[in-house]
Amino acid sequence: MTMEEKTENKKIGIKEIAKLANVSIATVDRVLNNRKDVSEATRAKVQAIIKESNYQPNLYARALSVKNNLSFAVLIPKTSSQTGYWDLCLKGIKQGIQEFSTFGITIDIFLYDQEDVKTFIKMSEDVLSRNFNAVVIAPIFISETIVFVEECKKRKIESIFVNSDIKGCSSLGYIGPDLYSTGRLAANLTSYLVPAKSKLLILNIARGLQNYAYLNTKIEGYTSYLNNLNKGFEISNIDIPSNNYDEIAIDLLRHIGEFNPDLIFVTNSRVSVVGRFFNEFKHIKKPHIIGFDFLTENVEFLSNGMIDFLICQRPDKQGYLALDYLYRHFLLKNEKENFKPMPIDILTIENYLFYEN
Amino acid sequence: MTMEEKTENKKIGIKEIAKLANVSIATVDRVLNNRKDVSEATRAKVQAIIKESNYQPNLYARALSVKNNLSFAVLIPKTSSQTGYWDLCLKGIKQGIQEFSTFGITIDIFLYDQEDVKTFIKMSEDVLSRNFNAVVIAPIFISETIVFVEECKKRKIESIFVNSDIKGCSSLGYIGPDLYSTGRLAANLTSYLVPAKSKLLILNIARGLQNYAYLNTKIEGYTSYLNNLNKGFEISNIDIPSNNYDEIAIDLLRHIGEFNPDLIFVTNSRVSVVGRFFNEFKHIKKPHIIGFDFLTENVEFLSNGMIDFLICQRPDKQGYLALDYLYRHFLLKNEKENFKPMPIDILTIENYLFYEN
DNA sequence: CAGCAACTCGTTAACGTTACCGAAGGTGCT
DNA sequence: AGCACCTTCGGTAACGTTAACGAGTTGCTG
Repeated sequence: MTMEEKTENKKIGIKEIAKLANVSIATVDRVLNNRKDVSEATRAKVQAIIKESNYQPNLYARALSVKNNLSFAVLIPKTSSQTGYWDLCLKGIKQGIQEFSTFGITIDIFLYDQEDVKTFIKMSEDVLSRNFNAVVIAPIFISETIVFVEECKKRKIESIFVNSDIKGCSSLGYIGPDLYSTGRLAANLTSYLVPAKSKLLILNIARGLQNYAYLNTKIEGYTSYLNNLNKGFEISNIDIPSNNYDEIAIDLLRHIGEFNPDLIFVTNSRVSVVGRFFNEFKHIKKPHIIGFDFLTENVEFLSNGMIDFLICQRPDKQGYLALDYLYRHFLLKNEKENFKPMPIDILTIENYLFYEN
Repeated sequence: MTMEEKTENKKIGIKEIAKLANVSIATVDRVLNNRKDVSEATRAKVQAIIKESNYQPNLYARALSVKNNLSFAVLIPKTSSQTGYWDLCLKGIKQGIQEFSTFGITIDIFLYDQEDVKTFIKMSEDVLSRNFNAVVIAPIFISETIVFVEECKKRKIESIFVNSDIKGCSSLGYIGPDLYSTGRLAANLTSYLVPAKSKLLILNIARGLQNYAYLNTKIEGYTSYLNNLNKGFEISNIDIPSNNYDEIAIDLLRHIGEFNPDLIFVTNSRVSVVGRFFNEFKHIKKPHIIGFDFLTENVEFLSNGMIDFLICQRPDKQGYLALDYLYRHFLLKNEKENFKPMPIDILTIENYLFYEN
């Protein structure tokens, strides 16, 4: 049976509604925007017509008409020499700025040093010294972030987290992946890469590790999955609190020499240094490698087969979505959506080429 | 070093340009849209000012002002009882309809039966009998599609393909994944799932297989990757040209009994029937299974561990992007973009939950 | 009952762009 | 001179929505 679907598009406007309800367009506008100055009787009548006519507001007309004075702040780490991760997030933010500036929204970016809590405090004070309507935060420094958000709440500044979450802290929630699940996914892929009783090395590379609570969430997901499998894996967990390649390399040499893992799971985007390591010390048997994030330096080692899997979360989309959420919250007055965690992507040597499209 | 970035957003409009150039806004509009009725002298003057002021047109105002009369046709298979794949594509199409109807674009959907070429011919004639500006086509029936597109070209109707491509045929190109690469990716994952010298079964399940040229592209990618690996895999390729589960099951029983594969690669979205098969015949040793597409019935077998990997391509996004491309082409008068293939996603039991977000 | 607040509602000018209409000036022809 | 015609340009009404302003009504106070 063949079939043709017709799309009926008699877009109804505020004007027609007004005519149908025998009121002026201003009254319809008042009803639509839940403003006062309209009697219950007419409100009900207009609302009925709105509902049955399936009215959809013309966002373009609204964008044109409204002269907003909204301003948002973005408070995230600056890109360090060690990882380009935050550049990607910033890219999405800038796309958002481009798009939302048409609506009269101004957005200011504050970058702090994720290895220096003082810079975070300084930047957060800068944010408070101005008068923003909302702030996007990447909560690296947990306790300081909590203090900051509390102050925001007092001043009626909305807050939203990206990249990682502090449960119940921000006023508008969290946009990012479910970190526990990323750990489980890494474990799932691990189970495909190595046979039972293999030796697995969990590797945390970052200075100031005490701040990176979200790494532990990933590790919990990873180990819980593997323990359930009951395949007799031998798991070792190592911290290398450094950003210096030589320091990391020598530490790796020590641990790998004595443990000799079949697979290394790098818990953040620093996986490329492990790739570099095995590129340099070719006499050491290369284990399987799993890591995070679509960074140029990581992709290099994915493309030459050094890294097996990269687990990714589209940080640019994350940054964009944060602004988009604020836009919807303030401009479209959307009821608070309960956003779901972002997709978790798997990249291999065979599909990374198409990822950024 | 801490740092704050400022975004300067002095959006300049057509009115200011007119003032700067000492002309009316009508003239500026004429210059902007390359219309005639403006002298070379003033055109140059206005163009200079436009360039140096970095003018960006306000798309919302344009959308509001322009009363378009564009109409697009969408010509894709209807969802069969066998697979919900095309429903997803349709979902994206409908989202596009929703969004672009604001611009005065009307979109009509023509669904044909992918098992009956006559319905395709009938629908394509229906399309031609009306006067569309462009048509989105899923080219299942290769030769008939070529005939149809040629006729479209004669009538100045633009065409764009989704899901699979006929190289150089459509006037506006192709939106979808690189099919050869999806085959290679399946092979890549295969190499992780099974050891050397394993027995691999490539399974094509579809009626009228001669029409599904794109399945062969996937198979070429798959086998070429595996041959390069040189791991002594034993590969068998089987067609089951049926839509009836019992027929498929009995055929599977025959082949699996004699071949006893370690892994089955189902080349399209029909992978769930294989899951159902091994669910029913529990005495047969279940091989690893790789298949395509995020369909409810497939996800069911992904979630219970029957299927190891699903390779996906967001068909809804595909449908949406096709309409979005037409919108840009006609409305924004974008120069012809050379679009890149869509991302290829990998779904496992651990990340499928977040995919639709 | 004057006065004034509170409530309800309509009129209208914007927002930036497009497109129609016609004015002004020039050229060529009778 | 008169007329037709063309080129070049400006004026302006839309598009759908918002918000400032003010007009009309009611109810209450002193």
